[in-house]
Amino acid sequence: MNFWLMKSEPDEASIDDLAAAPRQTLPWTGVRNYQARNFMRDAMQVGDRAFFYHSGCAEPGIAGICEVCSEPYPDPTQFVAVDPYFDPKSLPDQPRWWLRDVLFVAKTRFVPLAELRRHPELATMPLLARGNRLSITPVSAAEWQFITGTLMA
DNA sequence: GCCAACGTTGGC
DNA sequence: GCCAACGTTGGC
Repeated sequence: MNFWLMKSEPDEASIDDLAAAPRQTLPWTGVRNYQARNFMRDAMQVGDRAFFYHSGCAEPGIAGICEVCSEPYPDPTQFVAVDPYFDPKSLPDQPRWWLRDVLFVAKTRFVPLAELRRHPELATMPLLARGNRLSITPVSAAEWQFITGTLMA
């Protein structure tokens, strides 16, 4: 079992949108970075838990918890010509971009990015690394325990 | 809106 | 394979 942090712009998909979705699941569309894709396609396992992180908004931070609930499959938006995530170089029989569905687990106390930065226990999180832009990053068991057990308690 | 940091593209 | 130019991310 691994832990992850997944960024989403709340304007596109927030933790409340996930909670309100049919069966409380959403496909994690729109990842167009190979490293993030590899995490999602190859390293994730069904049952893994992830922090649902709000980015690109007035107050970025962790808003809740979700669970990986599907095997990887091709991101359908890459083939839709009018979709903002359309990728003309991706071929239907050789898809570039893969995703998984995530299931709502909980809306937690909101933990702002600025608060995460204050704790030495979290200093090595990839999320906090200088210049980090990856939308999906691994979280260690110790970091997961600290955030859920101490910061969210 | 600004800008630093980064990934990707494409000419050579 | 190099690297400059460009586009994007994302915090502030």
